[in-house]
Amino acid sequence: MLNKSIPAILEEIGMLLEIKGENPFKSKAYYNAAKMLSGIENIEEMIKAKRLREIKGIGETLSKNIEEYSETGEMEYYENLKKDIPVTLIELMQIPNLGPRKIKALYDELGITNVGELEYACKENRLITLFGFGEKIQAKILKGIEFLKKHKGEFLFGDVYLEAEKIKERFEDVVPPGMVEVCGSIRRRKEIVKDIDILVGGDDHETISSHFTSMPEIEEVLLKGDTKTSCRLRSGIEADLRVVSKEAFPFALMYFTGSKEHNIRLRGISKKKGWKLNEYGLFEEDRLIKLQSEKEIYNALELAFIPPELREDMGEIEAAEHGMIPELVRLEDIKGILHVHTDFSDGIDTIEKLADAAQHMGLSYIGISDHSRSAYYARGLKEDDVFRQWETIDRLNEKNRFFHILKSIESDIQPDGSLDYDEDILKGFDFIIASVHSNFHMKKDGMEKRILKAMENPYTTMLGHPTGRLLLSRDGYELDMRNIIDEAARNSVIIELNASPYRLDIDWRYLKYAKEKGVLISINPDAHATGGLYEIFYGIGIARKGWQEKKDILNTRTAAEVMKMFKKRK
DNA sequence: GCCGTTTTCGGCCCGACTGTTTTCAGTCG
Repeated sequence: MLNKSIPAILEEIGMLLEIKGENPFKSKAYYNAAKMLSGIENIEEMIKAKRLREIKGIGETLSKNIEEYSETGEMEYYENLKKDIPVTLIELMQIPNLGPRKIKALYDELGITNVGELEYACKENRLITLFGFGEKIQAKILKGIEFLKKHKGEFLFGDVYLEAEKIKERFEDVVPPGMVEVCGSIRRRKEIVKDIDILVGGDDHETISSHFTSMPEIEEVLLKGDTKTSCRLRSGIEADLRVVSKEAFPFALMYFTGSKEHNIRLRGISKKKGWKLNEYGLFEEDRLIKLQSEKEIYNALELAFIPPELREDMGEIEAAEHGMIPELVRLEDIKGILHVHTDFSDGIDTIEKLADAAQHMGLSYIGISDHSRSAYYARGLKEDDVFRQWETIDRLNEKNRFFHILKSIESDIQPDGSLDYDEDILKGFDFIIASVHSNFHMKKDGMEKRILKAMENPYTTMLGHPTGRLLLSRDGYELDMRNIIDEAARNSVIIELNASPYRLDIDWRYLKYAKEKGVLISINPDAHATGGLYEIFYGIGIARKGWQEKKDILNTRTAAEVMKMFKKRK
């Protein structure tokens, strides 16, 4: 549990210090420590071995505080801080245009401690009398609160990607080729995004930003300056446009792609070389070092090019220094698709239609994995249905020698960890995906045992959506993913990267570890209709984010190779 | 609060926009 609670507490301390008005670098030190520790799974071992200080960014005070918390369950410094400032003020930090200084003023002057009180104070018109506040800020805050209530400010990548691309397309009609790009977290393929960042290169700023604000997607213009324009789209998300000169475009592209942490590291490297890096260029004194592309900028900093998906300051800079950036998997590498539902269970389309669609996409095989018998809510297949489905598949495979349909099932993992059918049925499948679909709320130990047991089953080829999470609506079951990955390595079980934009599960943050352990990943659309097959695209983005190469992904292999692997396992 | 093949003290990334000011602080990315 410490691996979750410690970063959370350090993060809270960082925010409380900001609100309190302490040295900003002090709060930054806490944020940084929280980030470093959230990337470390075995925090408890590190604490016990007194090895915390080996982590960059953790010094004497932080290690002492963390050890104290680990031993006593409390951190005196944190408890005292909470006596000074109500911890509920932290929730105000989520409101747009409201930062630590204004929150402090609201607390000191009006005694406001939480969102509810703030909303009330706005409606009572009490903010406008405060120094540094006015009517416009009060209105903005009120609007921000309403927005936060509705969306929590977060959107699924899959819900906004196409909209962002649409806006990009509308610019392509009016700017030279290559002078418009979607940047930010969308370009980095984050599973959840907060806004859409569009970058345009050109000289006529006014025309470009007017073109933007008159697009049909725009509901409201939030701010409009010479180089920066922000709008709220009809879908609720905010879209920011930045306009820079053509010469500055590659620098701005890098800058607006982020992440913030990645950029800070790059600027630090520039500074060490005596240069200055910003969105307009790389400068020696005031002289621009002319560079034409992101690749040239990285190279100038003596780094290998870093693909956008990796730019999270999670080891990519060190890898680029040593020329160790992997050749990431691409959509074109995918040769077949596994985990598809048909009208035998809760899917919409027939096997034949799905196979045709997959072949049309240029793929050479498809794995049919309907729900198993105990998934009654999803019309899971009874034994007779399984036989009937096998006959259909055999017949279709006879008919089309250029495309292969694999027999599979998404077997429920029972609460006791067993699979859903008897052995004589199980052995008839080409491969088996084992997934949890019931009793989500088992305790961590029980759930882990349940899944580990299913993974020990010799018929389990693959673990489906390992945490069961639904992004922005349901947390995954409590698991130590490293244990699951270790078990997968021991038993040669493949782990699914469920490509549904609602799931994207296994989380990309664990993929690097899986790769280190030699665990194979299968990018599966979990499609319930032909249209769903294309969701493999979202899985590719996440796989790339998790440093996956072609060889790390099962379904970059041919049908024959995959079949051979499945047979060998049996 | 952390860190150091320039430093154990003095740094810690950098710029745009807004609103409230009367020259700039606060927020954001």
